[in-house]
Amino acid sequence: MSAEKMMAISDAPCCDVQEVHADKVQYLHDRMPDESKLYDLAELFKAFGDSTRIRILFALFESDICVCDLAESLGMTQSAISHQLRLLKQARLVGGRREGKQIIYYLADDHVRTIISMGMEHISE
Amino acid sequence: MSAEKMMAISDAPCCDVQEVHADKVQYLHDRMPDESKLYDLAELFKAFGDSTRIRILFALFESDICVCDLAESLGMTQSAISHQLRLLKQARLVGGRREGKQIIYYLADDHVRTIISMGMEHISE
DNA sequence: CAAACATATGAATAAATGCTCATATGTTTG
DNA sequence: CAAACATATGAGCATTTATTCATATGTTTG
Repeated sequence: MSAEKMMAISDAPCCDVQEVHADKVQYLHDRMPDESKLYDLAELFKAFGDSTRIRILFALFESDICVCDLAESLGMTQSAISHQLRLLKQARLVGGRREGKQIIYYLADDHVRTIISMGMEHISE
Repeated sequence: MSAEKMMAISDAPCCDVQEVHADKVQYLHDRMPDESKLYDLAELFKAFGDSTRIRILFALFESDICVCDLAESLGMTQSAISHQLRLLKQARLVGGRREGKQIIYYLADDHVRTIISMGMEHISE
């Protein structure tokens, strides 16, 4: 950010009294989590933010399942499902174990259920 | 999807025995929520899936606040914040009330805190 | 009512995302 | 070991998304 832009912002008679304003900004800044934490959090929720991945998670609520069955259940390509499973795995929402030729996917932990339940509550109001 | 592609899928000797496979697919299909519910759920989490919006929500955890203060706190344009607030409002995560010239934003309900807390727990493992 | 202020919004653009297609990797089986 | 099977992955493409810029809307104040 350029020096003149800084000036422009701090000079702006923006909202409220100047001092209270500065206090509030400082207060919020002090309480804001680390940039990396905020980023990780956004990444996590991004993993829930797609209906295909949500459907995969709902399927995994019922039972562990291989990629092929998932693909057929959801009426999608094996490749598409596999790509999405990779994202879910990166977000540590699911895990996979090999069983012979297949790889069986499962829910990583119970946060997944809790978070989705909260989401369901929210949209059902 | 073409007819031959349909054939290719159902003919594929994919995973497990054919009958068990079909049962599982049917079972999952029966328990899958409505398409619209899945979509809404994904939309909800999409609203959490951006670090700017996460930061806005963290700010609102501390206090109700006007757009201008938010913009300065986060070091972003008023326009950018305003666009994001619109998305958060659409997802019913925040609300806004007018107070004179300003519009004060606030958290819509406690689901927001709960969902973000769950997220924090998950990434802190 | 005009000017200043606070916010919202449409268009444009760059980046991210989800899917497809082709193919690679890894496992079992004859 | 070769063929079949199950999954993973890279490139390409269309769509979505986050930000910016310019401007519109709505409110207060002189």
